[in-house]
Amino acid sequence: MQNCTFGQIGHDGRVTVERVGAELVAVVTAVAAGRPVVLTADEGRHLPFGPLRTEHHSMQAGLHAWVEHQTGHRLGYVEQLYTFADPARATTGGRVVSISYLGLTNAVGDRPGKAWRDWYSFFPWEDQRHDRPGEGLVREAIEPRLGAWVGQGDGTAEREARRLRADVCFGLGERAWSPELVLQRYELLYEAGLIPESPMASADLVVPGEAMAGDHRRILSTGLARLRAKIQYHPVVFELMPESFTLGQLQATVEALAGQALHKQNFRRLVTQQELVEPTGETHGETGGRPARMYRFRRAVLDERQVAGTKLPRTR
Amino acid sequence: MQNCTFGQIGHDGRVTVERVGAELVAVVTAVAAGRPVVLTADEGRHLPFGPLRTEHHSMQAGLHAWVEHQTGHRLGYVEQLYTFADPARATTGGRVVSISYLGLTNAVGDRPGKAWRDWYSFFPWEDQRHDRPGEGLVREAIEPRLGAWVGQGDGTAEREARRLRADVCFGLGERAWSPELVLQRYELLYEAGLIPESPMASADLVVPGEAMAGDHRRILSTGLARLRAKIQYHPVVFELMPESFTLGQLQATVEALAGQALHKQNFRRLVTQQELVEPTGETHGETGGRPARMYRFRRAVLDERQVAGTKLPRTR
DNA sequence: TCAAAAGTGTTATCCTTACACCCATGT
DNA sequence: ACATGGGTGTAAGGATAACACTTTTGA
Repeated sequence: MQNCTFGQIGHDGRVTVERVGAELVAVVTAVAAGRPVVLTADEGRHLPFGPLRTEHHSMQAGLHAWVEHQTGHRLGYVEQLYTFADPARATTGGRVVSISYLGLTNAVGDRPGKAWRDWYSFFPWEDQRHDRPGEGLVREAIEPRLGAWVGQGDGTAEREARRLRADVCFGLGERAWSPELVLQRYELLYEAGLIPESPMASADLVVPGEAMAGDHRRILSTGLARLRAKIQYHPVVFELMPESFTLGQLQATVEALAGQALHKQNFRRLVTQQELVEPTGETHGETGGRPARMYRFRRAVLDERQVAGTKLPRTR
Repeated sequence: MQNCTFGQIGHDGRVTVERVGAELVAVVTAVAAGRPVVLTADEGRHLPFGPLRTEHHSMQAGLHAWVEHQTGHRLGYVEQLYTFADPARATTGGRVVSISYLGLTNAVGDRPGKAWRDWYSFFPWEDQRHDRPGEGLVREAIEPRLGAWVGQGDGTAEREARRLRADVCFGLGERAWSPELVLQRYELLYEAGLIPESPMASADLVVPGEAMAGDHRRILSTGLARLRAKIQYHPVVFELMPESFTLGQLQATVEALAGQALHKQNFRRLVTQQELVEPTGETHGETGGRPARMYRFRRAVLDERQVAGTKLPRTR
């Protein structure tokens, strides 16, 4: 049993616990004026990160305090994302364990500021809000290059597997685009050598989109994936909204996250029928059309329903 | 980047990465003869755990190797659960980061053996397969004791909040029981002092169910919660099944995990219509009735559908 | 008057739930 | 014969998707 990873089970000999470096990495997002943004450091090359410290009760508390100090705004929601501990991440100082978190906040100011960067500058293919079916970056740049990658597979079976994978990830052929496959798409592009971080990348085939240092763009993609999935069964969108808002603004925020346009009437019905919001009584001009009623999030739903949240009515 | 590290929040300005102990904790489960079981150590007092070692490419690989060595069976599925790093977990050796994993395997032998323990010996209230509505442990032991806890709240508002929380967690009043709230229920019982691990526990009020050392029962409850949630949208049940099986066996396995009886006809339709399985052509006697057709999991669905899985038709 | 966005109503379709019933085997 | 579990069909209800249309503002 000594040569098993876990060492001795059941006997309290914790003596051999290896000591490793521990750091936190944060994916903090907000939505400002219909643009989803993420907090970055170092001119967008890194996500904010730093050593784990003992001074806080929990990592969550530490993250709250730190982001609030940085941005001046409360973090409405924090959730652990993933812990990375691959030996490949080891630095000169030895093995490093990186614990990543997803955090949501509202109010960044009206536009992406210095440290806030648009999600889609890192993942342009994830924004399909303005694409018409059969057009856009995926069709024009990604599909053909993936086609070449498919063709390079060894043997029919391998090529078939590659085609299937490409089709599922990017909604090619008759398949539907699934917003929550952000990570799978990133990994596919990585393996196909279409992004600069990849060792197989060739400069002339690389797809648009800013890279980040190390695996930070990969961590960011897990963050987006998690948020896109979460939004469908838990009312977390409201952590990104101001106190009161119009249904149009709410829809724009969801669309910004999902990267998809939503069906207006059905979106409204879904939100109102589920009693997620209540009218404040006020209205909001400056909409370019008829003034809209303002609503606020009914916080009570967080207690009433541990399950169930904001479903997305399909695109269009 | 330098001024964006988490380290700068405190006023002492150290920038060194703190070195901590790192350990793995595993929730490895299987289903044997309709009983969901979990691998334990130390007579059920601990989950298997041990120091993180450098010799494997990744933690996942290490866990695979270790469990396969221990049980002689392949781990079909491994997923990271959560990373705990609260200072409260520190031992004499300093702060410890515990990375927990969920692992699924089939074939344990026909009955729970020495190291394998029934889930529900730790969480008797989570097994409602044989309860009739209005009966069972929850109604008889838990509801009244939670009622007392509700009554001890300070002021009407606090008591109302407590009542709501109890009702949602345990499906009291008109509310439905939600199988996936395992962790929330454990935490509520903890806070109400109804389980022995709790500092507020009084021996005569404690609810049935074996305790574990430290926070291992809490970790186990996150494992069950994750598995119950996952089963609804990803076809992971099949990792717990033998190569070929009858639909009745499959249903029994799902019921064992969910802790709920399922509607037979609808369960079968759901499974077959989604094309999750294909008939092997063989049949199986020893059912006590008409011989059943055998099926195998259609592994291709894992490639075809990254989303979508085994929905649970409601109880009964 | 027209564009633009808010807001209402209705219908077709699909999925879930529930119920009723038949089939093949062992005792 | 009947108990037991396997297996099929179908109708009711609810949720979603799609479409058509009205209302209220500013330019």
